Parts: sequence; structure tokens; C-alpha cells
Amino acid sequence: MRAIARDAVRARISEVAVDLFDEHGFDHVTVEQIAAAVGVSPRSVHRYFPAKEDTVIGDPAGWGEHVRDQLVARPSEEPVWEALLASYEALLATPGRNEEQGRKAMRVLGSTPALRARNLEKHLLWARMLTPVVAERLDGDHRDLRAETIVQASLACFDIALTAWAEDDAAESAVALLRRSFGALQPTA
Amino acid sequence: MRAIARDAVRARISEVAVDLFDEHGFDHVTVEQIAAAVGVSPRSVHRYFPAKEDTVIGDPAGWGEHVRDQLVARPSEEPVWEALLASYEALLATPGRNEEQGRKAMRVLGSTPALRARNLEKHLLWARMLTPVVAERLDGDHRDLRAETIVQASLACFDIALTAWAEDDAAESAVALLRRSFGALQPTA
DNA sequence: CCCATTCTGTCAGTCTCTGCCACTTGTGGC
DNA sequence: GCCACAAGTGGCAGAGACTGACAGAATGGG
Repeated sequence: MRAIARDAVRARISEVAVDLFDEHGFDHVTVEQIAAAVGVSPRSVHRYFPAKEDTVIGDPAGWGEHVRDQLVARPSEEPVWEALLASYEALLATPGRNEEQGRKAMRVLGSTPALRARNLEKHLLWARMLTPVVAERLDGDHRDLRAETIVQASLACFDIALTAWAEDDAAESAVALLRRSFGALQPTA
Repeated sequence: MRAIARDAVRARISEVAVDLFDEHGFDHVTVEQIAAAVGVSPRSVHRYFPAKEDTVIGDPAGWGEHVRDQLVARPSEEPVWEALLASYEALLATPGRNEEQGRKAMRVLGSTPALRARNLEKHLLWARMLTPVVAERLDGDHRDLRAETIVQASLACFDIALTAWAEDDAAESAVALLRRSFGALQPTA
């Protein structure tokens, strides 16, 4: 009911903010300007997004759960590395992701230290969700440390692929870059 | 001459700040309190550290160069992954690193999102320094993407090892944890 | 139509961080 | 010893992000 309107407003703020950041640079745009452009009060912007950076990042937890659910659904005989790759691919294939808007957001995201940092925090959140699932698939000693290493490495691949995809002007698809990045590493048996 | 005094003051501020953060939590300590505890003005604290978080992180660029120099000094026939491991080990073995102070800093560092974020930014800086060096050691196609993947994965290993070292109460040395984390991954030939 | 819930705007306030200017303090030349 | 000169410091004012509190407006169900 009301949740629909809420999501719509949220998406609108995010869209306007990314456009402004793309044009003028992240730290040359104030929350007040974003609010004025959307037509709401600055206070409301902060109600939808706890921090200015979050207007670009979006909701990390939601997508993280998505990836985790994909991962637990993979067949247990599949090697971890391939299962992780498949889970990220499923995320990229999700509909409702505007191609051009996503690329612009990634470009803005890479342009400012504060944003890159907040984005990497998202990865830590994902890592906490994925590590237990990965640990279950491992044998041998020190499963926790190994699982965390593998998960963080996979997240690094994900990030590298998306960054490269946003910079290179559509030279290659995000999935292709993701596969290649994953191909550069291999967990030890 | 004067640089010595400068470094001393800098170290002193950092030490006091970490202690306060450890006791009261990062965001319950204001810059004003740090300044008062050290005996300088808040304005001066900001002269030494551009951001509050930097009192814990220290100077990333300096250590990053150190790692890079270690890496370029490794024999060229050595596999990249081992060369990277050795470079990080050399960093950990650097004297002048107070064991207990370092562990406390790492603990504080993991306790607050803002600090974790800033720490991850340090990794990006290191990555930009190390990637070209690693790329030179690779053969085949897509060296840049593969080099970046390998470097970021190694930084993840470094971070995981240090975090585990700070949490587990000296159960194992940082170097041992680092080796094990590195052991969980392998670049593909 | 009325009521309760939710949303929004306004206001006041804290904290980080930055420019600016005046003041003090060492440093080197004479 | 004295005097420019640079460097460091403190205080002040201000921008900007973010938070809590409260009052009015919109929306849903009865």
C-alpha cells in the first residue's frame, strides 16, 4: 500500500542525486540541493537515506540476501568458486536493473573516496552473510578463515568487474568481465 | 629538525585517540576531547590529521610504498603469489611497530563502520600502487584485470589475517594467519 | 465522517572540517 | 644581540551532514 509510494520516492531521490553527482561531483552537491531538486525537505532526504552516500549505494542488505539465497540453492557437489560465480551472475541478470542508470551510478561511485569506502562496507556486510554458507561447503582445517578469504576474494572480483564495466564504454558485458576476473583465481583444494 | 617534533606530536595524538576510542567508542569521543587530552587545540588536531578516522589509520601511503618496494625487489622468477606474501610479511616484521598498540588499533578499527570504511580505502590506494608491478609479472591476455584481481585478493588476505590476529587473543602470530589465508587461494596459471 | 497511523516540514542543536587572521616561537643572517 | 622570516598554534566564524523533538497534513480503515 504505502510501501509502494515509499519505494517510489526513494528511487526518485536516488535518481536525482546520482544525476546531480554525475554533473557536479559528489562533494559539490549538498543535501539541500538534492532536496530542492526532488521537491522535498532536506530532513526527508535524511529519513530515506541515513547518509548522503547511501543515495548512490542503495540498500546493500537486500541484494546481499539475494546473493546468499542463490548460493544456498546451488547444488552441493558444485565447487564453491563456481557456485559463487553463478550467484553473482544471477544478481546481474536480475530484471528491474536499469542498464544505463546502473552504469552511471557505478561511475559516480568510483569517482569519490567517500563513496568507494561506503561501497566497500557493503561488501563487508555481504561477506558476513556469505561466509557461513561457504564454510559449510569446505572440508579440512581452519574452515572459517579459508571461507572468509574465499568470500572476500570473490567480492573483490565482483567489484573489479563492475568497475571495469562502468569505465570501459560497453566494450564488454558485466558478466564476461566477472567470469574473467573469477578465472584469475582459484581456491586451493 | 622540526620534522622530528612533528612526528612525535603526531604519534602522541594518535596514541591518545586510540586509547580514548578503545575505552568509550569511536563516535562517543569528540575531537575536542582528544585535543584536551593531548593538550592542544582542536584546530591543531585537524592540522595533523585531515579526518578523525586518520588518527587510527595512520599514513597509508607510506606503508604502501614500503610494500611496493619489497615487491619489486623480489626475484622475477618467484611466483607472484609468493612474492606478495613475502612483501606483506616484511611489512609485519618491520621494527618500530608496537605489538600491543597495533593490536589495540586493529581492534578499534574493526569496531566502527566509519573506520572500517577508511581502512578499506587504504587498500584501494595500495592496490593502485601494486597492480602495475604485478601486471609486469604476468603473461597472457587481460593482464590488467587479472593483476587487479590478484592484488585485491591479496589485500583481502592481509586484512583478514590482521583482523583475526587482533580478535583472537594472541592465539597465533599475524604471520601464521597471513600464510594460512594466502594458502586458501591460488592464482591460475 | 472520525480516528489512528504514518509522513512531512520546521526548528534547534551537535559535530566534523575548513578558511582566515593574529600571535608566539624557533631559525638564520647581520 | 637584533632583526626579518618561516613555521606552528590558537581562536573565530562558518559551511555542511546528521539527529531529536514537535506540530501539522495526508491517508487508510471503521
